[in-house]
Amino acid sequence: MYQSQFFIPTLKEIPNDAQMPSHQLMLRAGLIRQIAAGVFSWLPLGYKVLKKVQDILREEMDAIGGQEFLLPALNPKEIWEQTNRVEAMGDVMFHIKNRDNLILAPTHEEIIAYHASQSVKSYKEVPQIWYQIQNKFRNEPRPKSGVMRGRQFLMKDSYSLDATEEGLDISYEKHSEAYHKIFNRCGIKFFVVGASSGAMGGSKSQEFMVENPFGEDTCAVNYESGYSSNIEVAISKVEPVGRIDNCPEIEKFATPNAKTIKELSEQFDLPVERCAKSVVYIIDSKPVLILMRGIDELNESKVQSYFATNQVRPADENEILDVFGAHPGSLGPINIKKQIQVFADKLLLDANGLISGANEDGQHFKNIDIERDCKIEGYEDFRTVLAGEADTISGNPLKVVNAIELGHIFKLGTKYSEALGAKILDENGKEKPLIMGSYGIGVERVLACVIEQNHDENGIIWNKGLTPFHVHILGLAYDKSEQVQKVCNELKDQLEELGLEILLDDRKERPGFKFKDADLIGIPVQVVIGDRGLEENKVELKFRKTGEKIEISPSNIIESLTKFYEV
RNA sequence: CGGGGUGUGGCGCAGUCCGGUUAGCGCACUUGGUUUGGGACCAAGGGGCCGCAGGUUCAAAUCCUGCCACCCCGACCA
Repeated sequence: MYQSQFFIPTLKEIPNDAQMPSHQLMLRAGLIRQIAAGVFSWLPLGYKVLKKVQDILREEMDAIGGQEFLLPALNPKEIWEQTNRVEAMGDVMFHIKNRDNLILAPTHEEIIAYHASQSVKSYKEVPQIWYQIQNKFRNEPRPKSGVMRGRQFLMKDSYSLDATEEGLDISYEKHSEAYHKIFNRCGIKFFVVGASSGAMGGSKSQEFMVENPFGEDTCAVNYESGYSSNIEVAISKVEPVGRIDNCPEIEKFATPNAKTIKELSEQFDLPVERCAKSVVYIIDSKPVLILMRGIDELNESKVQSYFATNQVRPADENEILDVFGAHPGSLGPINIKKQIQVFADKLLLDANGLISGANEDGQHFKNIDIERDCKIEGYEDFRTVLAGEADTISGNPLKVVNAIELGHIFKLGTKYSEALGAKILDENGKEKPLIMGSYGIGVERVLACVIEQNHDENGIIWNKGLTPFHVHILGLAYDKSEQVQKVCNELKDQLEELGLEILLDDRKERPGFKFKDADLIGIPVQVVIGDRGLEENKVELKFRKTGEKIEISPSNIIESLTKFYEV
């Protein structure tokens, strides 16, 4: 391919709208252009790479017996009403204004279950793994970071159909292994975390995460021990507060200018870890006090799962005053004005010598013995894990990192098959719903993550498997020198015959311009051919990743490149 | 949806507070010339209803009102 004829609109300057390196580079290297918030066009160079990601996805899905479907983006609303997801998804689902019975599909569980209900009738016909690589549509409230979170996005989704739980376990495991292979082939460093299944329903689910400062999830990880968990469910080893000897009687004392734990401990010289924090939440419309160490933060996800509800929010100041008769800063578990339930973080189990608000503005208690002085309904882990705490496997410090969710695998169970009547007969002629799994990968996210992890200040650094072209030949003064043209074209022809994809920069541009563009585009090897080198029978081979340059005679270059690409 | 910011040629920006010739700069683009191994230089050009719609005024990129779009923070996120 001659670069003079290939559309690669590179940008010298960083577009104002892009914050994330991958987003900036995708724009600058001419891979994508934005068309609206969360909507992008893929330009030829970007689309070439995107297709290579898809090739890997297809190969690995086919390898576990997957069969590819092409499913409609327009779906009958009726099918979605059967699983109640029109309502559940609410504003996230795009509706069609002038054709009210159609919606834009945000995902495809329903359609898959629909086809299964029509055509899969016997346990003998399963397992099935059905997949698709297609655009999905979600009316994201706030698209961001380029293709990381869009309103239209490409997703590889697969769905497994099984007759038994054991069958589902096998399908799930196959996907887990395939996903490891896929991300490894893409050259992405990732980790897997257990996750909550959210509104999808179902039991087990895991997320494939990539550490990244722009990630929207937070995870606690220790790469050495292999501990990794979404912060929502992360745990760590922390010494409980415990008991001190000779704890005196509980005593009220005046704390007129101490509203925060910090002020309290500093002004009265009290140990921070024994200052208990009173967090007031409204849970299922009822006020609840959760007592925690002063230095800890409440983890709302843990609260939600403990109380088995998502109706959870912090109480406002008026509600607090009404229940406690005091303002925040002086709240505590003792002498609460109204009768409410009090729970405590596990670290406070059986602790004494505690300091807490007296539910009287400007007053605190000290020497509290939680067993003696408080009525605690239950102890549970309510706190958010902090960086540096010991992981539960090795005892070594945890890192708390932002992460991007690249893939998610779910054991769905029978939610969709039951709703849509996807039933089969088992060996005994008994009718039962298919047991489903669902397994997604954000295709564009994969590409963005590859760039996030493989770039430098000059541009993208593609790996051999995803690069849009294998070799970038830079013909210096190509338009002027017949010698350069001849060597460039001979090399291009020979390499193409070996099955390699070649981009030949034949443009009438100065050398520096071509070098900068080549580094930005990021093809793994550059072959620099110019008169200066040819006079000494040399061309230059440059490896993008290391920056290593070697001078080599034109006759030896094929060998070096075939070795590099193992062709 | 709440808060903040920005809309001026393809890209990056100045000008807006304090209204007043022909709206400016860098990059990119066209033509000619000189150059040519890490985003060259000189010269001459082309390209703008200053986001949109109203209003104020002799006069609006600039002031007022409404709307729209995009970005960031938060909420939300099958």
